[in-house]
Amino acid sequence: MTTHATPRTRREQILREASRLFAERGFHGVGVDEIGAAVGISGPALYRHFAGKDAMLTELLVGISSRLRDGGRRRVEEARAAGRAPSEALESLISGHIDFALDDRALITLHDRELDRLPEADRKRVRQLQRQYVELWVEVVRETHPRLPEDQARAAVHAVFGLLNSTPHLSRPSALPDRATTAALLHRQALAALAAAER
Amino acid sequence: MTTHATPRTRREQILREASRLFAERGFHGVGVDEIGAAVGISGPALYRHFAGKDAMLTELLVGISSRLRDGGRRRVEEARAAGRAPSEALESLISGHIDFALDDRALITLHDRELDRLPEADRKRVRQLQRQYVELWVEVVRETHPRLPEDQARAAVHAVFGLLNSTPHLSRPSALPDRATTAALLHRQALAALAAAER
DNA sequence: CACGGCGGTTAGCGAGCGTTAACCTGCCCT
DNA sequence: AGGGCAGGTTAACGCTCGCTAACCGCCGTG
Repeated sequence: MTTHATPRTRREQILREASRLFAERGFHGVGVDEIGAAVGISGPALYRHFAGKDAMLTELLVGISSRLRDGGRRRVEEARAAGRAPSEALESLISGHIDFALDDRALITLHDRELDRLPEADRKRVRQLQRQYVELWVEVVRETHPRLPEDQARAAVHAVFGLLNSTPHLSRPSALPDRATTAALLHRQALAALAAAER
Repeated sequence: MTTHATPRTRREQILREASRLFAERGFHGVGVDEIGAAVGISGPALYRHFAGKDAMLTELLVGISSRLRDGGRRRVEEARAAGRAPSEALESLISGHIDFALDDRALITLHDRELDRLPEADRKRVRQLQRQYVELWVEVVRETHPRLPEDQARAAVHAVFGLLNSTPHLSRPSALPDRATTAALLHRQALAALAAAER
């Protein structure tokens, strides 16, 4: 199940193009006229759909952070409800994150590059969502690797996020193996990196 | 041996502060007046030392890319000259990169965030240096893990860079364990992630 | 059939930015 | 003693950018 279908409303279309452009050239590097042009309207027409440029970035970042957290919670919940081992919950978290990283590359890029271009209030909200997502991982990692101290678990999780988010940053993604191969590779690496943290 | 001593010339002082500010708020998010203020002079005085704002970013990115590549080459060279196993060359590469990531956090951040704010010519130069550094790693990884296909080796190396570069991106680095612990942790994780790539 | 609002248009404003100009001061060197 | 240059200063320019204003056509509805 892909997380984002092709846009049906003009709003979604704008968000889609804005995320692409922001990821390519940075929030400050893209003008509103450019975003408008990308959807076939021009400049100020965007203000019929959004309060301003900031509002677009806010909506994108809150959206992806929420989806990451909620998706993670759901996966852990499901694994627990089915009585499966914590290690399976962890693998599910990894798979879910990989799907995100490979299918919503632009959003992942924004997510860890443009956070501090947000107005204070929104930034706090996004950071809270991100923190909850991290803590969810830390919880599950500590269940599967009980000898790992909490601060190291958190650092290890951050490192694995860096690993999983590496491919969207590639300037020439065509150099990658096909999707399935890349996904499997990242999965193996993430799992091993977390296991190695404990030693 | 740290890579960058405390600045003695005004030029170095400016570069130091500029890198800090660029890393914190992004290249477009920092004004020249602000950079000037950070070193106690104001605005246009910077033009006595640099051709422009772009030139500062260029010098920072070319500098760090060169140092990464040259340091990597030196380490591999040394290991080979001493007749040590490829696995030791790999571990030396990992250690060197970790030193960079932990000691020059701001530069590492710029290095993979602000590359495309560079004028075309400089960007090409930096990308070439980065590519050479990556290929150096890929070479060594393929010696230590011969069954790993080249494209997957390259993807695995990129992923490990993401892992190693994760800590500089942390907004609150105080949450990390102490330096030695963090370095050891990252080293274990990177090594394991590369080994797991082969399977 | 009028009409209201949705979603566009172009013109233009005001702020902030990088950069240049013009000027000044102290130090080194002969 | 004097002159030049290194390294500052402030003023100002011009451009870009986000955003607002003013206007307009289409379409669904009472």
